Amino acid sequence: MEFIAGRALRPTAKRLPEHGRSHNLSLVLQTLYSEGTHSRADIARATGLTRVTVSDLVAELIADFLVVEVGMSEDVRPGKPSTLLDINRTAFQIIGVDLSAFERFRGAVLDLDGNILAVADIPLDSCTGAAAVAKVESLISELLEKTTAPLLGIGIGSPGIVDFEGVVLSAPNLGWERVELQALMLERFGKPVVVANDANVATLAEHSFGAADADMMLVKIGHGVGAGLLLGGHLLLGSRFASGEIGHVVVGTDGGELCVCGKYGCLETWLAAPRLDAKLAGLPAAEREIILAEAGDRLGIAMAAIVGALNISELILSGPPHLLEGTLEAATTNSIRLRTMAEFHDNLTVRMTTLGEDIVIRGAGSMVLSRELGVS
Amino acid sequence: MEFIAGRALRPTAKRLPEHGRSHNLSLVLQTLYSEGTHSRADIARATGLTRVTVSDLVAELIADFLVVEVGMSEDVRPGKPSTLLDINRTAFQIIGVDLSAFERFRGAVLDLDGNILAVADIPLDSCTGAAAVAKVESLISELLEKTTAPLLGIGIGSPGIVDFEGVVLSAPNLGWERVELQALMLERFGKPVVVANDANVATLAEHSFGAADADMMLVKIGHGVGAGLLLGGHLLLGSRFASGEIGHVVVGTDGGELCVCGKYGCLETWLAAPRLDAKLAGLPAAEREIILAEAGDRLGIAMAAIVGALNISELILSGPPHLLEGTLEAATTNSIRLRTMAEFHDNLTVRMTTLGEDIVIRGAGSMVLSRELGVS
DNA sequence: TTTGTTCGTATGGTCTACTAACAAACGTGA
DNA sequence: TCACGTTTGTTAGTAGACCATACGAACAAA
Repeated sequence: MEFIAGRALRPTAKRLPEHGRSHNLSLVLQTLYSEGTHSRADIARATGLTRVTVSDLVAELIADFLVVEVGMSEDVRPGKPSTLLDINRTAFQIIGVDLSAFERFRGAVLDLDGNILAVADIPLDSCTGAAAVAKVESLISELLEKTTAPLLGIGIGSPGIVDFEGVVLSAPNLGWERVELQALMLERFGKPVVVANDANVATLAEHSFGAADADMMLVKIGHGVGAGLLLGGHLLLGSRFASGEIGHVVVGTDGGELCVCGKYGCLETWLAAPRLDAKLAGLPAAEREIILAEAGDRLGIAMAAIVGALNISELILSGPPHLLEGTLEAATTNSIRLRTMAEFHDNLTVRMTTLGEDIVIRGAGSMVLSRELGVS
Repeated sequence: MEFIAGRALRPTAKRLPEHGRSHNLSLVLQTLYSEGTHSRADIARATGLTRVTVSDLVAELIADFLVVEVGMSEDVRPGKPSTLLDINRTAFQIIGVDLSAFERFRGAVLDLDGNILAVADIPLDSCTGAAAVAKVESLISELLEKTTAPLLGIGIGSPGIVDFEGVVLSAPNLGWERVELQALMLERFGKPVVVANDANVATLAEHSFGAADADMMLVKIGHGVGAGLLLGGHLLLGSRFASGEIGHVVVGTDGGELCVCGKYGCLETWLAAPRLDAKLAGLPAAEREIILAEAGDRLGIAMAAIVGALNISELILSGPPHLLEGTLEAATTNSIRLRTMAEFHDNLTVRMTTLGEDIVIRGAGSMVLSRELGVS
């Protein structure tokens, strides 16, 4: 996974042959990861490298226990039967952690395909600051005991603003400010750790496991409203790592409710799950529909400008299905259609995530795969 | 210049040592281009490559006439005096062409620093289709005769949707549909040609010559309203190469004028130069201010969502100064501030371009520099 | 003159991926 | 059955890219 952040514009780092080598190693892994078992000759054809080079690369990956020979091809055809290879899918496991819920931190042990092998969670008990960091540590320790293979790394999706080095610059709900979560966990557990914003992590999950487009936006609705942007297959971080912070953008030109931030008509006042649930409580179905349609319309208003500017082709919603599915989703689609140029965006699809509640956990695992093996 | 487009997500191309080499050659050129004369030892320190390697790279660049020795350092210090190098700034010239104006195509011969050495233009005479392509050819031929050094390449900024290979997918004003402008001009002139959307080209110009940020949006206001986006130093093209097409996004929730596209309240109805000029004609100064402030406010409404989602740090306006400078610009700034979260965007600056009318021509030149030499 | 510094280059070595050639293992058809 | 072509994976040798080391040249300062 490559990120787009506000870093140096111009090429600044030298590039050595060994960098090319590690790129090509990832290329071999990616071929096996996404397309299943292949022979060395297959990989050579798929990547454009020669069979000799592929043999050499594969030998290195086998020595690192990342690839295994799984038998001979049984195709009936002339020529020597090929030796089939695959990623050593049981050799390593990954820990994925989701810190985005208010009440409890959740985590899981994942295999290399992103399947959940074991879960754990820990109540937050309103902890903040260092106490909350300790909760993360406990959760990871607990998960570590549930692993049944060497650990490839630990991925963490955190709320708030997270920089490129995994420092949580600001997460008000957890009372975190410049918490070097990635470095702290690396020191504590001695394994690769990668920390990123929860909405960005969810976006990555949808891309890796949900067959999302290369130009996609994911809106995550919970206590707040956040978004992640995948542009040309790259995750956008923003000039201050605050991309996707759309919760406090004012939508429309006709007022709205007062927000905790002091403004009127922020996106969160229309869409945050607790607010929507409160509004809907006790209402008859018909009136509920009206409120949900209005919320979807507002989301569409905010998205229209973004969809137009970025020419994204897919908008994915993540959050409570009882709020988002159906009316709200349809109203959003309609609102965007009415407000943008059809010829550019007729291919725009709006849909719910297919990954449900585990989206952040699985995305966190995907981050580790990307960072450590270069596959997605 | 790297682009972000809706292409393959996963690494798909092998990387050979020679790719690293060409990267490092660009690195050496970039060091000289942006920081002026350096010795080989200076370049080695700046790039992290060894003096031996830099000597080798420089020898290749000198053989290609891209770099020259310009004398000895006269620093008073111990040690052998260094041999100063510079990009051979007079050895090549570039042709930049701007097709975005309605009445005439404009172009210029540029040196490697982007300075305009000679200009030419040709009236469009309402030509469309192949006749308009012929006008482009005439203009380039005329400019070619004005060059006084070998041509590095030809850059063209075209209105409409332009894909990664320089095919103008759609430019209604010129009656172009799937016009392979880049391939046609390459065949005609036998020199490297690069074609891109005018707003994107202007964005590149501002980045190269105007000291713009790595996360920046440029809004180009003329007969229509278009935008270019620079994210993490990369130009965004969009899933269908239609990024920045914000002219027909509806802003606000309170109606607006009827647009040619059939919708009400599109950004163009508020901001397109001809419409604004028409509204302002004959009005006293005070009323003009109100209309310009309203236009700026509307631009701010559309930008707020984008600024929030992308966390961009700079918004640059390009277009008629008598409309944009002052009131409109200030109203835009204010509108965005009122509609976004200050803590994420307090570093947002809104300003006019410093490049004036020649922004597309110079950006087109910058594209050629990026594509051919890897410098910006 | 001596000493230490800095520059640019020559030399040899390592790493990467390539081409060419080959043995092994398999169908096919005479 | 056996020669033949095909495909796989390996070995051997080559070209390119960069590095570490070492060296002469050219200078300032003592």
